[in-house]
Amino acid sequence: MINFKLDPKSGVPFYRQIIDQIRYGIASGDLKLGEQLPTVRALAVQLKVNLNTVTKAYKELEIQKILETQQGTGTFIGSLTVNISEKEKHDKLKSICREFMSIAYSYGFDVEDVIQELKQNGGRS
Amino acid sequence: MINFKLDPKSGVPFYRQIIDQIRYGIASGDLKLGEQLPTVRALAVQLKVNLNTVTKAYKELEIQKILETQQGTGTFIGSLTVNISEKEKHDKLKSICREFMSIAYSYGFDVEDVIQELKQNGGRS
Amino acid sequence: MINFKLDPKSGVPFYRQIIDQIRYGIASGDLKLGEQLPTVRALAVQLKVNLNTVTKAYKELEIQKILETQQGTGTFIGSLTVNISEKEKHDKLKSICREFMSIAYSYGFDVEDVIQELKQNGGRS
Amino acid sequence: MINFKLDPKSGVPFYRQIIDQIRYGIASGDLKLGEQLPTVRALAVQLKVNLNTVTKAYKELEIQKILETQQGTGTFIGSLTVNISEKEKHDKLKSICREFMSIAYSYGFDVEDVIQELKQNGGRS
DNA sequence: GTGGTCTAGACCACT
DNA sequence: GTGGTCTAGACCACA
Repeated sequence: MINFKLDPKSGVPFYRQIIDQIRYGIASGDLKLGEQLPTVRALAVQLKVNLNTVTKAYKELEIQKILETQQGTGTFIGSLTVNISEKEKHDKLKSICREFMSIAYSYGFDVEDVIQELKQNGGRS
Repeated sequence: MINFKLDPKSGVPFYRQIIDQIRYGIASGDLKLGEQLPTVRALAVQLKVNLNTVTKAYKELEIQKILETQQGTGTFIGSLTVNISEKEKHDKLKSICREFMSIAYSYGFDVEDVIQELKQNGGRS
Repeated sequence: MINFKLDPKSGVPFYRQIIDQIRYGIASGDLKLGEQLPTVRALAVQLKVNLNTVTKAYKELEIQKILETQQGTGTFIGSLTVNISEKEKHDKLKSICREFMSIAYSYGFDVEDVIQELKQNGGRS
Repeated sequence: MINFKLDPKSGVPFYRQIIDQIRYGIASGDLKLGEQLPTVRALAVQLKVNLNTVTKAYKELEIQKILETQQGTGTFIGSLTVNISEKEKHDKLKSICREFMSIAYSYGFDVEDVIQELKQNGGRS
């Protein structure tokens, strides 16, 4: 179970924030394999966003095979099959980090600042 | 002087890439106070984008008082008196981290993955 | 809600006239915190200007943190925490006065003329 | 004789600043009828601006019959003939002041702030 | 030559 | 439906 939270000022679109929080929930163990997620309707009401926004998030996670939807029953955490080589993953990570630090640096932050912030908030809320 | 480069695949808008590279140039010392930037036309041709795209980037930096323009003369690195409060700085850091992790998640990485990578390479190499 | 009006003869760019009217609306209390502004399209049609012109005005106010926009939802009056330093305020006042007197001079008026008029009517009626 | 000064940051174009200072000089009595002005060349060097910029200023004042140029001799303060009715002048002044205060107000200034600034600097320097 | 503004129209992303 | 970005091309103001 997740305590979803949306930040309209973050610049990150709502649907993406929902996706991130589900992914994070899985990564952190808050969400377990097979666990049922809130219905789109319930989550939309809870977060005070449009139904389509939640639907979009669930759909994208479905495409990534992270969620599985059973018509009329609900949406569940699925089995994520990682089929990228470790080297490819690591290269990608490096390239992302490089680009990111270049932006952070231009705003006057260094690696330590960033690591500390990530440790504290995990880039959330 | 900067060697500007645009990546159309990054998803980051052109004008924002230009902004980031100028900020980075200043932070890294490549661009010095009072130095003249390429003319909007020259940069537009070089990057093969429209004039307005470059103008938009310069304009935003001018509003932020990072650049100064003198009509008929050119655009210059301005007096960045770094008059940003600690709170604003921290907000900026948070927003950068959030956006970054949002991208990292979408590639299947976790806060831990990122922190480890940053510790190892500092976002370099 | 504002009754926007543009004067093509004033020499002041359209997008700046829009900015000034929004700022004035906020200062005068016509626009309240959190209130939604007209959509860019609606305002563009109403003022008979191009979409981009309105967008430009909204964007500048957003950079200045006077407006907040949420893609897909709309543009709103933001939290103007008036975080301007006294020096910046004074600089702004000076720059406004300079620009103003420049216009007044061009019509043949003198600082004394202007001060007297302001004392009499306070720029009203 | 005037001690000309240009402020690149004011936003007021150079040629207009020159015009203003000459008009102000006349209004304040620093420049007397028939007095000779610096040559365009001399003033351009002194102010470190392009020759065309000074020429443009002198030419506009000539058109307004405030200056008179004698080929090969120099430029002189001419006789300003005011041929606008007092009422028209006053109406114009009022309309300028109204528009101006509306802008000043939107930036958080009131009539007193403006009057004080004008008294101190006369909208200059 | 410089930058500033504006239009018309397109396509995309988000709610 | 909302705003965001970009292009192509025009005309103006300033140095």
